[in-house]
Parts: sequence; C-alpha cells; structure tokens
Amino acid sequence: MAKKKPAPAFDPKMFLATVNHGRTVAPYAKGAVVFRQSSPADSVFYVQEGKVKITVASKQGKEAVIGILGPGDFFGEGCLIGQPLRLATAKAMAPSEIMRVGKLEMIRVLHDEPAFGELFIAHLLTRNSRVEEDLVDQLFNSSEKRLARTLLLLASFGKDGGPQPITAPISQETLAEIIGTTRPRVSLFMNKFRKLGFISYNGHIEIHSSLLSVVLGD
Amino acid sequence: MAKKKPAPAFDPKMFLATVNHGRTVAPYAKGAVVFRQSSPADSVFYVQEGKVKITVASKQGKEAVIGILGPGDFFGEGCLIGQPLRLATAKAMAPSEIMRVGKLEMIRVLHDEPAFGELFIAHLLTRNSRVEEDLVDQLFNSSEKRLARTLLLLASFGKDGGPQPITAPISQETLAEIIGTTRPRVSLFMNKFRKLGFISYNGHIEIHSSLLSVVLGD
DNA sequence: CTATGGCTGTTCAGAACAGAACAGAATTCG
DNA sequence: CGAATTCTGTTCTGTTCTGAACAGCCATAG
Repeated sequence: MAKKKPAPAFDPKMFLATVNHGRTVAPYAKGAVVFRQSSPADSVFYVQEGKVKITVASKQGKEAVIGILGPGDFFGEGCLIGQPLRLATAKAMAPSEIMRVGKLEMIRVLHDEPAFGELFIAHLLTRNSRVEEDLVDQLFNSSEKRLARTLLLLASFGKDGGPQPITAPISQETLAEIIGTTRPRVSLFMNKFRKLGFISYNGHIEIHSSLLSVVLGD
Repeated sequence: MAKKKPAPAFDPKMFLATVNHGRTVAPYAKGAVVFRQSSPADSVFYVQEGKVKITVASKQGKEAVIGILGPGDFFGEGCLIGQPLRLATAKAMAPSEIMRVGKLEMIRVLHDEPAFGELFIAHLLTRNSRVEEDLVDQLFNSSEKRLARTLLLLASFGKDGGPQPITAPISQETLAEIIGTTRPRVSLFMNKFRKLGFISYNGHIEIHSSLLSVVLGD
C-alpha cells in the first residue's frame, strides 16, 4: 500500500513563488463547485486547504465519487493531455483554499522547473496507485468489504495517531456513491458494523481498528 | 476520452541513448513473466514491442486484469514512490521487447532529462485517465456493457483505420478477468453479441462498430 | 489412433444486489 | 415555533450475478 504523501520535500511557498503568472488562489465555500463535468478544461487545480470531492455523473443520472482530495493534491490534470472537456465535477466538501493554474502556465512550469515536475510525478504516481486500488477493490470485493475499506481510508487509517473520527459529515448517500452501491445497502451495513462494535456514530462517525477484520477476513 | 498516445514527439532512440547505464533490453517469449506480485520492486519497465498483461491476484485465488499495455507504455512505476513489493504480476501476451530501467537510474534520468520527465508525465496522465475510466465503467455499467466496451478497446476502436480484428487470442477466461465477472457470463454475452451480428468469431474475434450500440444504449 | 488438456457452450440453485417505497428522526429555515 | 427538508432505518420484489457442474469441441502428444 502506497503512503498517501511520500515525504514531500516541498515547500508550498516555493511552489507559489514559482508560479506567479497565470495563477490565482481562491477560497471556496462548502458545496461550491470548482468545475463541472462537460465544461471546458483549461486549467489545473491544487488543494492548499480543505477537501474536494470528484464525481462523475452517468447518463442515467447515477453519480459516482472517484476521489476525495485533501491538501497537497492536484486535480483537473486531464486537460494537460488534451482533454477538451471536464470528465468529472469537482466540489468543495468543506471551506477550502484552492489554487488554479492555467494549462499553458502549468506546462511552462513543468518545463522550466524540474523540481516541480518531480513533485507532480510523485503526485501522479500516488494517485495512480490509489485509483488502481479502488479498481481492484471493485473487482474483487463485495459492497460490505468496500464500505469497510472506504471507512478506514476516510478515517486516515495507517497515518500517525491511528484512526481519527471522521469529521466532515459524510452522508450514506455519498458513501454509496463512493463504493458503487445503493443507499439502503450502506444503511444496512453501517448498522451491522455498529452492532458488531466495529464503528460507532451518533453525529460523527468513529472507526475502530476492529473494522479491519471485515476487510481482511476471507 | 483521452487519446491513447498524445502525439509523442519522442524518438525511442533518443530515449535509449539517454539511459545508458542501469538499463537492459530483453526479449520475452509469449507467456513469460516480467515480474511477479509480491516480489521486490526495484525497476521500471518500458514496452518497446509486444503486449503485456498486468494482473492482480486476490487472496481467494481470483485474478483481475488491470491493464493491457503495448509499445510506448511504462509499467512497474509503483516502486518510484517507495512501494517495496510488486502489487501485480506482469506477463508478456505475445513475443515482446521490454526495457528494464533500475529505479535509481530512472530517478536520475527523470531528474537530469526534463524532456524525458515530460514524456513520463504524459504517460502517467494517460494511464491515470484510462484507469479512472475503468473504475467508472465498473461503477456504472453491467457486465454486458463492460464486455462490449472492453472488446471495442481491444480492437483499437477509434484509432486510424477503424476497428481491427483482435489478433492475440484472448480467452473468455481472460475477458472475464478484465471485466470482473465469471467465464460463463462472458460466454453468454459473446453468443448474444454474435447472434445479434455485433461480432463474429471462429478463431479470431472481429468487432463490428454496431457493438457500440450496446455501450451507448440506455 | 486414443487420450489428454485447454477452451467453449449451457444449465441451475443460491447469493448479492438494485430500485422503489414508506415512516420516523434530525436539521434547517422562514 | 411550525414547516420543509434532509437523512436514516427498514421492507419488499425482481433482477443480476456467482460458483459449480457437466458436456462438446478442437488441438496436440504420445
């Protein structure tokens, strides 16, 4: 399992100093849309503070969450390889500070600043392996296990200090969209986990490490 | 949809000239293993010629194909962000020429050769968006649609010259591992598609563009 | 030639799942 | 405050899917 942030020997201020044309930093309120699926794609974003949810909508109106990003993550990089339109919607899940870098500026910086290029490569590799894990999870596991894994990831399991209470209120609907199932199903498993003592929740969710047994158990 | 190779202004010979220590080029016979899941990960590979299949095995013995790569693709990059072991197995599906670049050498080249870094970034972005598409496909579509989509991709649909006959013999078992279902299910749909005239096969598979209607239809 | 092994077509019971529906708790808002 | 909205718990029906089983169809080797 890849670490989320592989020791980023990187000072955000250096980055900010590097990109001084064609960049803007803006605050986003909770729920604010950064970009919307099918809109023109001409810039890359960088999360300085907050949480961003990346979703894809199907033609049938279903929605899937393909990523939840935090400080230090890039998104919207698809435009760099010529995607003319956004394939997903990006929305702030909490008050956030997000930097926008124009596509051309991004390409220039990648070209002129090798250190930045290396940082970007590290980000892409990390993200790649995370999405691959999601795909494998989807291919192998039942919705019950996927829910357990998702909860553990949201609780930053494996980071310093062990599992943290999940702060941002995440609805069962959102969980369903992440793991690719229906809301009633999430409700069912959440109660099952609670009855078994793996999690507890009244307003905020707390994940116990015993939940691991669900993911690991054959 | 991202183009597979976004106009690679890149001469493989330049690349070969660039990496002259810590690299080896070797031929692989059909079925030969390049690396195996859980073995130490200390190098990156580059497909010069042939086809490579990347698979993940679950604890329960199930297997999933998470990628089929061709000339110009890298694989095994996970080690660059500190993955000590391979998370997947790489196997040649056809006689192939594959270059192996040691991890340290790869890092050095990425550091010293900005042009190579840009190429690598383009590869990662492309692969990223491909895996994300697979994930979305898995989240949204039924196995029937996923099979149709996979067949279209294997036939290089959308490339110059339209759909090509699928040359490498791909068993129903392999198809099942790609789309994440069982072999009987693949058999069922393949016959359905054939009866409807969407595909034809006796030894090699031919995909007709009418198969698109399966993917597009609601 | 026979047999052996890999691939395909088909069936079937049982498990997992989607989707709709409805009621109650909790929150927000005017 | 009361109304409206959102979220949750729960049930039900029908569909999709798995996993195992078995039979036919080539190839290839002995």
